[in-house]
Formats: sequence, structure tokens, C-alpha cells
Amino acid sequence: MAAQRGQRNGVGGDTPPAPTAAEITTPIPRVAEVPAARERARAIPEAAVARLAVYLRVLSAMQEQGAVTVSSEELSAAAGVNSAKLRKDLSYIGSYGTRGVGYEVTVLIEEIERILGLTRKHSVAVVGIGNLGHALANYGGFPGRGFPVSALFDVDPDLVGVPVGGIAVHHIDDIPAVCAEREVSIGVIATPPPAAQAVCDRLVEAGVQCILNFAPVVLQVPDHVEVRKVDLAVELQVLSFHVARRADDAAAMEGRQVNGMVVS
Amino acid sequence: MAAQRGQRNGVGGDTPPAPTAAEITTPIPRVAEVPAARERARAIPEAAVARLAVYLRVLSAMQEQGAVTVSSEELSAAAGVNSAKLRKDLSYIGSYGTRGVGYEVTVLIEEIERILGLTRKHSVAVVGIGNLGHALANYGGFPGRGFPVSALFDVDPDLVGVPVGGIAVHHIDDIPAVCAEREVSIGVIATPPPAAQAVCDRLVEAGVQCILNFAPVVLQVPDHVEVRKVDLAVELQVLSFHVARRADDAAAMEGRQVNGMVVS
DNA sequence: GCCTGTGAACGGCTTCACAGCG
DNA sequence: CGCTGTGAAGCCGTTCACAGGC
Repeated sequence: MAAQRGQRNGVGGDTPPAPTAAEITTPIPRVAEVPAARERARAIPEAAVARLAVYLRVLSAMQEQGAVTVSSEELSAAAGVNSAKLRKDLSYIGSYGTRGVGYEVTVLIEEIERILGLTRKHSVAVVGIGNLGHALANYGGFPGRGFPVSALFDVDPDLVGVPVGGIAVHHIDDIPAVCAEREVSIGVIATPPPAAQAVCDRLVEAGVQCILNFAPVVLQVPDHVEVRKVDLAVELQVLSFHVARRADDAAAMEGRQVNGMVVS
Repeated sequence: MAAQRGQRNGVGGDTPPAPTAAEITTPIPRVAEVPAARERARAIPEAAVARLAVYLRVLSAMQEQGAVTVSSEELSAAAGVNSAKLRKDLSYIGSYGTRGVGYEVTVLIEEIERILGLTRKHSVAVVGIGNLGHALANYGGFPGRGFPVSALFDVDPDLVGVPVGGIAVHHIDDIPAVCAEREVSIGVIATPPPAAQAVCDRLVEAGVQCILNFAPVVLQVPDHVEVRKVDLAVELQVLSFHVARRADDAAAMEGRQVNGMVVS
């Protein structure tokens, strides 16, 4: 898995599910009266949401190859998980399979897209048009499209006005105005670390509710804003840890004269 | 990820060094008396390893500002986690704090670097010199350096020989030779999806043990190879899910006439 | 008194295994 | 009979709370 969770500003503990004043004194466990859609959506584990996105991509590929139905076994193999987990994940969004047969590809695609909110387009703004920003801007139409990059920003006056990936770069001072006008719902921060927090503040000010942060900085945001962080240095360091562990293992085995059998 | 087969081997918890050889009733060949370093390294939760990398960056920044000691409270706040988690994470690598005082910055940095295997440089090879590959190649010296990008590869003959970020691009057919020569330990895949598996196979063939995969593909690798995946489309879709959930919540509240209190 | 280090409680994700239905 | 859907068990990481040193 990639992308560490992280963010969560909370000073002490994290906010519990969402206990309203009413819940406190309820001595009897009872079924909540909350709207079904909301409840169900909230009940999906974050980890499962990420996997649903993967299933969606696999399903799209299968659909293009003309597949009409898939079994949990096939789909899970293609997505790199085990079938029990896949069925559990799908059960979070409802029961769309046919026992003894499998799932209808088109139905699953529709349902997953609905749950992930992909039926609605989400405009993306990329801030920081350096190497990474360039790459992201040109990525145009991410796989499993639905995320049009509709605004680019940078501090550098020389970049302002220059078209990158077909879109003109604006100055970061224009973030509020341009984001509002183009109804940007997701902001991507690809600036140097020192600039990240200021950019983040501007995005929040502009009403952006979700941020994908590539800068190695812990962003401070209001509770209603969701942040996901992609940290390349961390990824490499985690890999480094595994290299080191492996080396230790090897050294240990060699030095210990273990019998021929290798455990792993 | 992969790693099916439970391979239990008397690795209890983090109990004191007391290998109870008596309890084993299985005649299965096993490694007795495992080295402490290996044991400890294996016991660190993956999630904790990722956070250690974050602490390291924060500590480096603090060191540059002249800090000599930090308390778990300060460090955890700067890293965006709670202090209990931070102390637990640090306890996995040993006891380097002073009760009543805190941790010595330089000591912590050294120990974390040691555990993450950063005392040894890890050569990185980037395969696929498109937009993203370019960005990665120029990233040169990732924050918290120690990961020199020492080889670049692409299929495109026109790119071969062209210097990117100071390094000449090689053809992917040369992966085995070049990687061996430059002792590459980490491979980064930034190719289009269809090429990813083939490139991965070549890297494995070249002896690379860890791979960072940016292609939206589930790679098949031998058990001894570690893969981490960064999937931009999945990140965006997870954010999309949250946007949708928020919208549902708002709609639900409005339609339900919830009492004045706002939950989150 | 203050802050670290950690056993134990807790909660959430994963795995199991089988009931349920086509 | 096959495959989905799911309660229940198991496992693992997080949180709590306090013992242990300084």
C-alpha cells in the first residue's frame, strides 16, 4: 500500500464516530434512525474504499475485454487481494452479486462509481508547477477518468500565463477567485515544503474541501477539510528499512549456519 | 500484499529475551536463538516504520534550528500524531529517552537512521522517463537524502543517451547490466501500465529487491521482493469518496432538520 | 513533579467458515 | 452444486493509564 494516512490534526485523541448529545445517556442499544445512505457510506472502512478504487480499474479493463460477469475469485486475483476480502468489501456497498454465478461487471462498475462519488466530475487544481506539477498537469484524465485538471497555479511570475498541458498557469494569489469560478473540489499541492502551508490556507479559503499533499509537511487544516499525503521520501525510506532487514536476516542466517531449509 | 502462508516461528510478542525452547513440540527445523537486531527489526509494525521516517524529517529540521532535546509532546505535535503513539513507536527501536527530560535530538536521529538502514546509501533506478520519470530524476537528493538516483531507463530509442537530471538514459534492455554495475537496490517504475510487469521482471532479474511502483498495475513478484505502490488515481478517488460523503451528510442534515448542534 | 516506557484494554480490519440462495 | 453474503473469531495497531526513573 502506498500513501500513508497521516494528517489528522487532532491535538489529543481523534474525534469519535460522532456522538450527539442524545447518545450519551442512552442505556439501551438500539437501531439508529440515521439516513441509510449516510450510514452506509460512513460504515465503509477507509482501507476498503481504497481497494474499491482498485476493483473499479480492474473491472473497467475486464469490461473492455468484453467480460460480462466475474466471480469473486477472478476479480480478487486480478486486484491482488484474497476473495474473502473482496466479497466483504463489496458487501459494504450492497448485495449486487448473484449466488452461484458472480457479479455483473457493468452493475458493479456503476455501484462503485456511485459510492466513490465519481458520477459527479471533480475539478482538480494543481499548485506548484515544478517537475512534479508538470507531470501531474500532463497526466490529464487520470486512469478511470473523472478528474479534469482545470486550474494550475505557481508563484513564479515567469510561469504565469504559460500553458502547461493545455491550461494556462495562474498566480497563486488568484487561487480563491479561479477555484471558485471553476468549482474546484480537490486541490493538489506540489510546491516546495516552505510554501505548502500558505498554499493550503489559500485553497481552504477558496472552499476546497479535499487536498492531496505531495509536500513533506504536516498541514494544519480545519476539521472539515480532508487531507491525504503522498510522501516519496517516506516511501523510499520504508523500502530502505526492508532492504536493511533483509540484509540482517541474511547475515544472521549465514553466521548461524542454519540447515538447508529456508523459511521464507 | 502477497505473503500468504502463515509462517509462525515462535516469534511471540516483544517479550524479554527468553526463548522457551521447551515449549516447542514440533520436530520442524527452525532457527533457534534469533539475533536481537533481527528480532527487533521484524517486530516493528509497518505503519510505525513509515512514521519513523516522518519523525526523522522533523528531527532534522529541529536540529538545524539548534534544538538539543525534544519531549514526546513537542515532537509528536510537529509530526502530526499523538504523543502516546510517538512514544510507542520510539519504544520499538529502543529506549533512548531520559525520563523527566525528553529525547536527545542527535541520538534519536542516529538511531532512526540506523533502523531505517539509512547509514548505507541506496542507489535508485528510475524506469520510464515520461513526465513523472522526469520529475523523479530531477528530484535528486530526496529530502533526508541518502537515495542517489543512479540510473535511468526507457524504451524509447530517442531518449537513450539523453541526459536527464545529469544522468544519461539507458535502454531498458540494459537494466540487468547497468543495475548490477551500479549496485541499484531500489527500482522505481514510472512506465505506462502495460509495460510495468515486464520492467518489473527485468528489475527482479537484475537483483533489485525493492520496488516503488507508480503504475496502476498489480505486479507479480517473487516472495523475496518488496513492492510499494503509489496510485494517484486511487488517492483522488478516495478523496472523491469523502467529498461525496460530506455532500450526503449535508443533504441529510438539511432534509432532516437536525437540532442546532453540529457534530463535526 | 515531569516525562518516558509499556502492559493492558480497545477498536477496527482481516480471515474464516458456513448459511443462504440461485 | 457453486458462489455470494456475513456473523464470528482472530489479529494487529492504537489508545489508555500508570508504573518507573530522573
